[in-house]
Amino acid sequence: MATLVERLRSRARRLTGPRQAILALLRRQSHPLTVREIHAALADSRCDLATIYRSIGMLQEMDLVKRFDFGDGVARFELVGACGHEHHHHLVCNECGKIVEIEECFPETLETEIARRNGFKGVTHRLEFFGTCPDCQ
Amino acid sequence: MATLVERLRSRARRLTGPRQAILALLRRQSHPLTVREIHAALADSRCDLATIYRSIGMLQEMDLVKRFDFGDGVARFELVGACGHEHHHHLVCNECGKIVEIEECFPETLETEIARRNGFKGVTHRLEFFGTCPDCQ
DNA sequence: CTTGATGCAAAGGGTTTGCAGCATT
DNA sequence: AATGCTGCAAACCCTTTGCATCAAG
Repeated sequence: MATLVERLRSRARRLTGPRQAILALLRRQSHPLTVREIHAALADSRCDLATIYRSIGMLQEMDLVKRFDFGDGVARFELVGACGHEHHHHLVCNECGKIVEIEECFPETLETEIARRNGFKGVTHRLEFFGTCPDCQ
Repeated sequence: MATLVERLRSRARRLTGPRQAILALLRRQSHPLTVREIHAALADSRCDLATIYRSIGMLQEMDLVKRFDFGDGVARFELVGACGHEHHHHLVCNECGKIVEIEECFPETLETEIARRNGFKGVTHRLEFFGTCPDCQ
């Protein structure tokens, strides 16, 4: 949290009420949240949707928050680097939307090879799994 | 094409001008197209956007077309099973949007293990790579 | 002729932006 | 006091839907 304030200050950004609320919420969340979910969870904070979009955007630029897309047209966001939340992927239930965190990752040597063969630099990947969860089978 | 007509007929669907045009366009495309790109390419066919959305939706239900999401909020579509286009992934340039088809896939044994460990059935994955292409470096 | 498909326009849902007032620094 | 931030409302973009008309079968 201390380094966070510094990071904000170094960019001439202010640590405001809404931003603290959003960060505090994301910190205690283990799954990615949509902007609407954040808004609902912050109902008592009376925080505007636009403010959440702007804050999330700023946090993304600062690499404090990562965006995930599950193909339903709604962006989801997770805090980066909190409680062991490094690079990871998800397993999503097609029926109920349940989300499970997955540690397995695409083989690094294979990714390096793909980048090399095509002459691309700084290659990363988005990877999500979909299926039917035990409760929905 | 013959089997396609049968597939359509079996569902009491009609093979209309717009549908033929969309399929013909997708057949000669090696990269996924957005609805807007399809619309632009079919400018002379005077095909409405709504019609393209409806046709694409139907083709998806029939598993003739597959949808891809590159995280920019726009859906992209590719014909399935045409010209060797089986299950595959993409490498997308973050700068210019160039798309390269990738054959490498997530290891099946690992996916099976993920499904088993979490009790999920019918697990599939979405996987796309992002980086900077040679021209944009 | 019957029923599905199209075009047009309007509505929907997520996200972005302009602007005046407000609050952090 | 200065400037970044907020709320509100309007605008945007992609996508979906209602409805009267048209055309494939």
